Amino acid sequence: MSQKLVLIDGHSILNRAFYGVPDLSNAEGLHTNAIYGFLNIMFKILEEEKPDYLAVAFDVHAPTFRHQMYQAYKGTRKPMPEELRQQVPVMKEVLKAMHITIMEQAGLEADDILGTLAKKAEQEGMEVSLVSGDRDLLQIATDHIKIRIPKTKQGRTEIEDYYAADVQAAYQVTPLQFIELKALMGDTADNIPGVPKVGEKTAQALMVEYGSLDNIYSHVEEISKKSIRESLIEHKDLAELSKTLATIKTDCDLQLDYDQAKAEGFYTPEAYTLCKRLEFKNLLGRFEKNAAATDTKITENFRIIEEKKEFLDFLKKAKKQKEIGLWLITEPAVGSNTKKEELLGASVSVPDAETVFYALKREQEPGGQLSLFEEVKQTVDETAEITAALQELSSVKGLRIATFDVKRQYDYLDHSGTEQYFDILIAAYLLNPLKNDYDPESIASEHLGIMIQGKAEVFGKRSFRTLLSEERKKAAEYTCYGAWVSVKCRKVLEDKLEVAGMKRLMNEMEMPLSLVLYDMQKEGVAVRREELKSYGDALVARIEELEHAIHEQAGVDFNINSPKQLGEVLFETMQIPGGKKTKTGYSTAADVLEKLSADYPIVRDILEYRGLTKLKSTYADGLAAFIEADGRIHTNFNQTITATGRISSTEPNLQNIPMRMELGRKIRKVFVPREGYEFMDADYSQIELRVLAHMSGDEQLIDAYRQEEDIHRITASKVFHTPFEEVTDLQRRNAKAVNFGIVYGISSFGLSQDLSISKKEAAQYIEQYFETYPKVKEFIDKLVADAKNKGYTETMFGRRRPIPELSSSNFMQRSFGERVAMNAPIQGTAADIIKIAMIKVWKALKEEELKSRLILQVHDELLIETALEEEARVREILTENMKSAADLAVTLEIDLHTGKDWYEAK
DNA sequence: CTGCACCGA
DNA sequence: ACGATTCGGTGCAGA
Repeated sequence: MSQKLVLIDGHSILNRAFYGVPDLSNAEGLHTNAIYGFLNIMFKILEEEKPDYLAVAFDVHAPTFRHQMYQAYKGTRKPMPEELRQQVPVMKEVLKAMHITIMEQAGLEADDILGTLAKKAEQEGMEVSLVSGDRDLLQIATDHIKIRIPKTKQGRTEIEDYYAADVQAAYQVTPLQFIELKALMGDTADNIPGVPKVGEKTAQALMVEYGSLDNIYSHVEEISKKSIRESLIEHKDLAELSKTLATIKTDCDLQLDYDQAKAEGFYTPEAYTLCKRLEFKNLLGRFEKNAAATDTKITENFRIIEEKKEFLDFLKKAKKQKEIGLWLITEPAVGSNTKKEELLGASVSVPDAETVFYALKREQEPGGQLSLFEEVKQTVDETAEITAALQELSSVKGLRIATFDVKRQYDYLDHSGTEQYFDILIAAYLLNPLKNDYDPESIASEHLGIMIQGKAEVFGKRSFRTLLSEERKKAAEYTCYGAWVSVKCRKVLEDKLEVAGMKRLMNEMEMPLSLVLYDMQKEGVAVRREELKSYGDALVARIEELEHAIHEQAGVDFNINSPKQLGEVLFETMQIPGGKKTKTGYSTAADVLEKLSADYPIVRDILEYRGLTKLKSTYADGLAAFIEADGRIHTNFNQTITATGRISSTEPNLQNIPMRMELGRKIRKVFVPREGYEFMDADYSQIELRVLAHMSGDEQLIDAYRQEEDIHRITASKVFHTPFEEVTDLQRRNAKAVNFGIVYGISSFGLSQDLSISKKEAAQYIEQYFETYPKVKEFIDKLVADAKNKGYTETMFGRRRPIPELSSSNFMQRSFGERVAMNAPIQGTAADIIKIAMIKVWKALKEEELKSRLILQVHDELLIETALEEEARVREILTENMKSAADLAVTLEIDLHTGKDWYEAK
């Protein structure tokens, strides 16, 4: 069988990919969509063709002969967008890393390179596939040269294939005639002028009838249509120029080195690392699968310790080190409804020496004769013994411990403080808060530039527990890597934090906070299960009524929860005017429905139904599922999720319990303190606006806060030049909306939507606002300008947020970046402040050995389960520490309440 | 697995 | 002419 060569038109495919794939960028702010699309297309082709050889051709940027001819004719080519231009060198880097031959030569266009190589290969008896987005290449097609044109349709890549016969079928001309067809009709994308007035249809008809350009001009007088005839005659020179432009050279002096172009060995560690850096998660699996073939992974000194005694001895010796890496693998106990993490394995890495792994005896040894009781007892004893040793190790003064995700491990470590720990998860997050997930392997790749096995590759969908029994060695190796990478990364990450000015943020804020959050999670919050149940039952009764009424009014039974069905019923079956939106059908969003609710009772019922089913599923049922054996909900506070530095809460999310509507708000009654305790809840009063006042230094805004009056009313008074006492409710509402808008990164459109006013009016409000607070305007302008210069924003405490969108040429993307640049420093600083407050409050409670506990944080609010007898002192602690968390030009004020449940305390 | 809808700050 | 306020999480439907 003949051999197969795949040739790829680099720029053309990159171009296609750029416009076909939505904008992506990695954490460095590098746009990556074209590279991603290119690789996807290339892999698809490789899989289909399984070629023997592969090469990619690029244009060199120096102008070529054909360019010059064209430029002489008409100006310059339109420039490549910046987002694409920056991807070209990276693309080449990726290809080089994959050992793929890149052909480029000054003076030659990619087309000419491709044409020449294709023809040569054909003569040598090969089958050639030429991949390009450019139909120009169709002239090269023969029975052995297939032109493949990828199209991206709705995320799927489809490829049109053209042999010579297919060109004939599609265009009624041979590939050679195709050149002249192009010359006649022109092609703006390829900068071929063509003959004016001759389009695709006319050109095709002419070519079919006369067969060639020469023949057309020989019979030009016979052409019946006057305008066409005259244009042809008048622009004969253009036709000839176009032909020259359209003709691809196939006789260039170049040679493909087939040895180097062998289609194999793509999956190199360098390429893998690059793909990691570019954050092509979908592609990584491909590398991992093929990694065995190019296995160059580092072989470190890893060892499994089987005997408990030996492991304990190792831990003892480790105490003498200055620094170790430590990683404990924990998983929730099987079949329990608690989140208590069970210790399964531990790895300790001694720098420049060895890394050991020890697995706790969790599963029955083969042939074991132990009774269940004995087995459990042994496990418990062993866990206690190992835990004690780990705690001893981790409390050694002067021993630095690098680890990954310390919050999950405090159960088994000394957690009287955090000074000894360095969490690479948190460090990686601070350096780069935009990433979706941080695992040891991606940190290793990004910060150490090495490729280690990924969790997905090792585990698949298996739990650690399963892996440990099935492939003990792999489990051990994975854990060892975690400890090894942690300690290896520590200095690198610390240096990067230092350079970025985030060292104190790391050591004095985030590390201590990890312990505060651990305690809060462990503490949990009591929930009255029966109350929650009856709340749900009450909802069901009303939901069923509404469901019946809605079906009745619609005349059909349908799923009200399906936006698709609902849209069809409302806007088609019932013919309610309200129009289309969204790509998937009619919009049934609340703001659309609200406009209709006055006229259509069914819409009102639907809105009520929506609200109630939301309460039922997300809150009544949703929360009930998270109540653990101790009668409490232990939410997870995540420290490394948000781009701005806020904490997030999951499983369940306790930061979005209903508040605004009375019915929903009642859910808060099921959150209760334990016996002998009450809830004390304090929230910051407009913390973001106060941060804005401080950071901008605007005297007017600062002065407004010094008056200790309703800030929105003062703003209204200043903005609308109305005496304070005469400010109307409407004026106040508008001023409040602008205040919020400023914090969010305002646009006049957004404000107009918010206030249901015209864009023009909204713009006017904003202008007046800026006149009132001129330094606020200066400040947010400066935020955007600085962010554009530096590529990131900063909070008062040095927390960074990169904003890659600011360099986009796409208006929407860029505007988004600008709003983010205004919002992130404000929201982020507020987040920093409450984190400081949390740490101070937590410390105070601890130092005074109080029984009261910090249990929840809701962005600007702290909830303390307060022992009744400690109320006065806790009130002082909370007030004092929240107010003094930051020293601003305005005071930090709080609203504090106590109550027998969360409803009352808020 | 994605889009929609909707809850909070 | 168009776009069109930030940060999150969860549940559901429908592919």
